[in-house]
Order: sequence, then C-alpha cells, then structure tokens
Amino acid sequence: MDANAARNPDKRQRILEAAIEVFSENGFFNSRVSEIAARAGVADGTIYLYFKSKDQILREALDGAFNRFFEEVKAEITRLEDPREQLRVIAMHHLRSLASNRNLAIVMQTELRQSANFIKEFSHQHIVDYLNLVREVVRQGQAKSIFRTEISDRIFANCFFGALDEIVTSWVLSDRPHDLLPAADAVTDLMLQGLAERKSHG
Amino acid sequence: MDANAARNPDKRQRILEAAIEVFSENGFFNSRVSEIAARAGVADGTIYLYFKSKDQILREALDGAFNRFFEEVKAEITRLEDPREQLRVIAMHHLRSLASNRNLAIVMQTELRQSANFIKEFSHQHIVDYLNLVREVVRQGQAKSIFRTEISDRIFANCFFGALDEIVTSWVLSDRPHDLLPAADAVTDLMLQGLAERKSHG
Amino acid sequence: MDANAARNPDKRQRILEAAIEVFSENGFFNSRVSEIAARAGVADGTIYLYFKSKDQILREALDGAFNRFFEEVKAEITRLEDPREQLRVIAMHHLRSLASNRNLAIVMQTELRQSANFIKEFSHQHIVDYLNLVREVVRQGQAKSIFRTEISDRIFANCFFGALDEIVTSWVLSDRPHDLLPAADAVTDLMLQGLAERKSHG
Amino acid sequence: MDANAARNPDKRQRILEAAIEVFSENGFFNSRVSEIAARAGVADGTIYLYFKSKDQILREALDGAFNRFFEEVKAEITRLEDPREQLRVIAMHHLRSLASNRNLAIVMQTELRQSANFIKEFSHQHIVDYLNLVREVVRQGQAKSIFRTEISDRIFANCFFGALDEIVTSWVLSDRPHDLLPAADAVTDLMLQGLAERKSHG
DNA sequence: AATGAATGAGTCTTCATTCAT
DNA sequence: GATGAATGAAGACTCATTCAT
Repeated sequence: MDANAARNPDKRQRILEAAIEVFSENGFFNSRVSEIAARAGVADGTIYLYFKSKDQILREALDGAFNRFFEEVKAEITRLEDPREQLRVIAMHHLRSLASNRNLAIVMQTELRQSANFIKEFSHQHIVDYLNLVREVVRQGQAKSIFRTEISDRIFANCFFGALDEIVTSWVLSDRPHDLLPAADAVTDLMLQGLAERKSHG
Repeated sequence: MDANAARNPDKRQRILEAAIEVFSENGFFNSRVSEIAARAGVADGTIYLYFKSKDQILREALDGAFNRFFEEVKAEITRLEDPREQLRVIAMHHLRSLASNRNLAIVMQTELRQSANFIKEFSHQHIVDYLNLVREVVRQGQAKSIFRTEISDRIFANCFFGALDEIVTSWVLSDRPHDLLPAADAVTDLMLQGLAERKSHG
Repeated sequence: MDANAARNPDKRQRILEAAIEVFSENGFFNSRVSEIAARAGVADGTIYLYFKSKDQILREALDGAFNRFFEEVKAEITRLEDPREQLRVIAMHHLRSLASNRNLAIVMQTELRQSANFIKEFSHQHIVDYLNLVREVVRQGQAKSIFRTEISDRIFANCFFGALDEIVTSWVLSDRPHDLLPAADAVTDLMLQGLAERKSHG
Repeated sequence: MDANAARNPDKRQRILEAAIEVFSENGFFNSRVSEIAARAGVADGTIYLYFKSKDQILREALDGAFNRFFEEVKAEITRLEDPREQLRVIAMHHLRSLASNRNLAIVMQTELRQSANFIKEFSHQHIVDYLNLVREVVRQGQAKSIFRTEISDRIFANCFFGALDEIVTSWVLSDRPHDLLPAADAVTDLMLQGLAERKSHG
C-alpha cells in the first residue's frame, strides 16, 4: 500500500480523489485512466508511480474509505452502553460519512457490487466486518433482554445494513437529494421497534 | 426492443440464459460475447440477429426477469386484503423468485448497480415501481390504523426492500447457501413489528 | 501451432512473409505489428487470429524455415556414401536455401541471436540438431580413415557451421551481393583439406 | 562520443560494466536503463550525464571492447614473421579476450547482430577491420607460398572468423562451459591445414 | 555533478460488431 | 437465418528521457 516508489502523499491523494470522481460518473469499467490523470493534473504515467494498476486504485479508494469509517464507528460505540444507542450511532455514522462525500458514496454503492468475484475476494470482508459489529451489538441487547431473541442476530444485521444501504442508494440516485441524516433516526426507530422486546408481553 | 427480435424465440431464450450464466460468473464487463455465443451453441454473429448489442442483452435479461417478478407479485397481492399479509407475500415472492435461479440472482445483485448512470437510465425505474408498490401497501395499512404513521412510507419501503436485498446478497455470496425462504418470515416479522401500531399504547 | 481459430493457410503464410520482410528491415524489436499487418494486407487484429503474439510470429517463421531446411538436408545426405560428399551437400544446401530468400536469411542471421535467453530456450536446439548432423558425418569419415581424428568432431562441426554462417552474414550485409553458391565449394574445399588425413603421411 | 563524457571516468566505467552485465542477461531490448543505473549504484538521470542514450551505451561498450581487442592483436602480430604464427596468435587472442569476460562475450555474440541495420551502420566496420587484418596475413602467406592461392583471402577470412565466432557462441550458450583456450589451437590447426600448400605436391 | 519524480509518446493486444458467404 | 473470419477502434501500461531541486 505504500511500497511505491513515490513519496508525495498529496499527489497520491489527489489521484485517489480524481479517481473517485471519475468512477462515480462512469463506473469503473467505463472510466479511463487518462481521464483520472487529467483530473488529478498529472501525466498518465504518473498514476503508475503511485498505483500498480487501475484496479488497484479502486481497491485502495474503497479500502481507505471503509477502514476510516469502520474505525470511527468502533471508537464511538465503545463509549456507549445501551445497545439501542449503539445501533443509532452506527446508523448515524453510516449515513453521515457517506453524506459528506457524495462521489465516494456513489462509488461505494455501485462498485462494491461490481461482480460476484470482485466482491468475494475484496469487498465481502468489509461487509462481513460491519455485519459482525452489528451482530455483536444485537447479541448484547438480547442478553440484556432489551432485544427479543426470536430474531437471529444475523438476519437483523442484514436487514439493518440493507435498510441503511438502500436509503443511501436512493439518495445517491435522487436528483434533488434531500438531507440524508434525518433518515438515520427514522431507520433506527423502525428497526429498533422491530427488534424490541414487546413491553405488553411483560 | 423487439424490432429485430428474430423468429426463433427458443434460440433467443437460450442466448439470454447463456448470458445470465456468463454474466453471473464474470460480471458484465469481464464477460465476452463470444463466450455467451459458445454457451448458447450459436455463432458469434447470431447473437446480433437477436440483440442489438451486448448491453442490450443485459438490459433485456434484467427487464424480463423483473417484469415477470413484478407481474406475479401484483397478481398475488390483489387477492389479499390485510396489508401485513401483502407485505409477507411480497417478501416471500422476492426471495423465492431469486432463490429459484441463483445465476439470475447474482446478476441482479451485481449488475443492476453497475454504475450510477446505468442505474439512473435503466434499473432505477424498476426499483421505483417496486418501491411504489410497497409504499401503497404501507399507506393503506396506515389508513386502516394497522401501521403507525410516524414512519414515512418512503423510508419504510426503502428499508423493506433494502433488507430483502441484503438478505439475497449475503445468500448469493455465501459458499454454502442456507435456504433462502425461511428468511422471508423473519424479515417480515421484524419489519412488521417495526411498523406496527403499538398495541400496548392503545 | 495450428490450434488457431483461423483456417486460411494462405493468409497465414502472407502474414509470415510480411513479418519476415519487416523483421529483416528493422529487427524484431523495432518492428511494429501494425506494419506487418499492413504489408500482409490484413487488419491488425487479424494477426492475432493466426498468431498468439508478436513473439510467436518470429518463432514460427524461424521454426518453419529451419525445419524445412533440415529435412531437406537429411534427405539428400542419406543418398550419399562419401562423407566428403555429404559435407559438400550440407554446405551447398545451407547456402542455397538462404540465398533463395534473402529476407529470411537476414532474419536468421540476426534474430536467431536476439539474446542469450531467447537462443537458449528456442534457437539453440535447432543449431544443436544441425551440429549433431555434421558431427555424425565427421565421425563416420574418421571411422573410415578419411578424416583425421586429431580434430574433435565437435570443434570441426562448430567451425564448419561457423564458416558457412559467416559467409552468409557477410553476404547479407553486402550491398552488391555476389553470388553465394560458388562459396559453397570454396568453403568445403578449405574445410575438407583441413580435416583430411594427410596422404603424404601415409 | 566524449563531448559529454563527464569528469568521473570511474563512474562512467561502472555504468558501462553494469550495462554489459544487464545486457548479457536480458538482451539490449529487454534491458531497462533503470536496472543499469541500479547496478551501477547511480540514479537513473545520472546515466544521461555520461551517455546520450541507451543505444549509445551499447555502442560504446562494444566499441571499447573491440578497439581494445584489435589494438592488442595488431601489436602482437607485428612481432611475428610467420603468417601461420600470426593466425595462431589471432585465434588465441580472440578466444582469450572473450573468455576473460563472459558477460561481454555474451553481449558481443548477441547484440552485435541485433538487426541488419544496426550491424551495417555500426558493427560491420569492426568486423571488416578484423577481416582485413586476417586477409592481409593470408595474402602475405600466399605471397610466400606458405598458403595456397586457390582459396580466396576473403573466403578464408570469413571462415576463420566464423569458426572462432561459432566456437565462442557455443561456449557462451553452454551451461557447463569447458575451457575456451584449448580450442584456439584446434581451430588454428584445422584452418591452417585447410589453407596450407600441400607438401606432397611439391 | 547528482538525483529521482514526472513525463507522455508509443504499441501490443482485445473484443464488440460487421458482413460476405 | 446462420456463420465465423475479419475488422479496427480503443486503452492500459511501459520506460527512455528530462529537469527542477
């Protein structure tokens, strides 16, 4: 990841940002390396001083973005006790971090699903990490009898992630994008009630 | 779309199936027309008697699959009264129809998101149709005071679809795929309780 | 070697000939595939229906030429008894076959020595085959006491081949090329006397 | 050729040696300037303070090697009277100088024949000088009736040089290289008898 | 003089599409 | 309609060379 001959992290970053911009417009396969170079203000060949291949650019862009997101979420979560609050923070963070960089959001919503093989060898692990985080929160809530146990943590995590993901997708595709953040509460509210131990049963 | 739909619908179908098979293995951009031709047992050129372009093959495959799915769901729904049952049927149908053709499921989970532009000009409408169907059901349930109204029908539809979608994605990526259908009830259960008017409040 | 999709041996031959022409003018590395295609009167892509790579074109051209030469020589030699006559026929054939196709001769004199690695993995075997043929003739002549035994058959074969090879090289480089064939007798005469058992010693 | 010959002859020499090493391993065209720089322990750009181009490095390496060889041979020859001894010295020197630097030998055996054009404009003159030296010796021997006159001095020179050249080539390609020097006597012996006036005729 | 990051021209190869048979 | 050989446009990537430091 930094075994490259080049040392200029600024230029590296510019290329990455240009790539995300270009990928977000055309998709990975319809994007040209020369277009990325032009937007980054460097020569075509310079790209290859910083990245081994066009493929590698995409991977690093996604990797970096996900890792940054994931570390932040984990940090915030550990500060909280209530699993309901933890889920709310995850949702909030998920939407906020994508809302702050629309191009990146577009790339993540599309290229992360590029092809079954690409996903399996690359992005799947990220999603699994994410899902595991949610599952752990769910299991703790179940242990504390805050969440009901009829819903498997795996299914819930899928649904929770899928719900957020689809909210983002529809935001990404919308021409007049409404603000994304308010949706965080709505989604959390919906999913938490779905998961909640029914008080009336008590 | 069927201007040059050649006379032999059987061969056309074979090409479509071969395409889905190939696309599911490599993704659209890493698939070769000649490979599709070989699997369909026709010459390369023959493909172009039935489809205008490689792109067109994907579109028609996805279009056909979605339309079939959508017509069936609509038909089943109109037989039912209870919006909760209607949502359950939608979930069931969603999972069942993809479970019955894993290759198609793979293509839908990946290629439908090929690029923001592709989605906007093509697959977005399908998803919007689907979402509108769900929203209508939700609104009827809200009108009947079965569903609470704090949750916007748009948000719920996104979450419901997203949840199912993610369930399918994780099934598609799993090496030892568990049975998909039981998840339909779990998801519906989760989402319905999330949406339900809280009895205990009454 | 003929596992290619293409069937037209005529076109294949035309490409091969165009390649030899182009290689003879610029050397392998300074030749362009598109130039070969243009001279053969085909599209660039067509080249790749007949050959896997630019590299492969060179190999097949050299392989084909050498094998044809070698089979002919072997056939002629078996008709003769006297090892002196056999060496004369080899020399004659060597020069005649290269004289008949100057471009091919140029390519063989230059590209066969392209780089140590290329030679080792490819052309070396041809030369070894050739040398072994000469060595066998020499050994038979020695067994019959026609040739003296102080000269090792290996050394003689090297010298014999080297002498002919250099005659060809100088012919290839000459602007006003004299006729090559008369040299065959001169070389044979020289080398045979060098190898001959000295009568006066007897 | 030494307009920009930089001040540091040591560094220049190191680059030349590194180049010969690299060229001998990969051939000229498959060698990278940056690899030469790395082996010489200088920066890529430094190469261009000492040489105009990659091409120029090869030319100077070959030029230098040949000139050194040629001056030495001429010096040794003038000390001798007998043309037979002179030829023996040439052969000895030819093999010895290449035996002493195997990498250089490899480069000379391969790159000197890089392409017909390269040879014509560059290495041909060296070979012609060499051949002329041999021819002069032969003509003197013929004038003294030591060598027979039926063999043209041109043909003999070609054969003599070709024989030595091929001996070197086969040594260069051999994995377990036998000692090269003993071959000098064998070759000289063979070629001298080939050229000798037959005593028995006298 | 030395560096090494940056340049960008240059080329092999792929593959969707066409069209003569 | 069907074929599949032929087309040729297009693009990722390399690497000799330059030049600001």
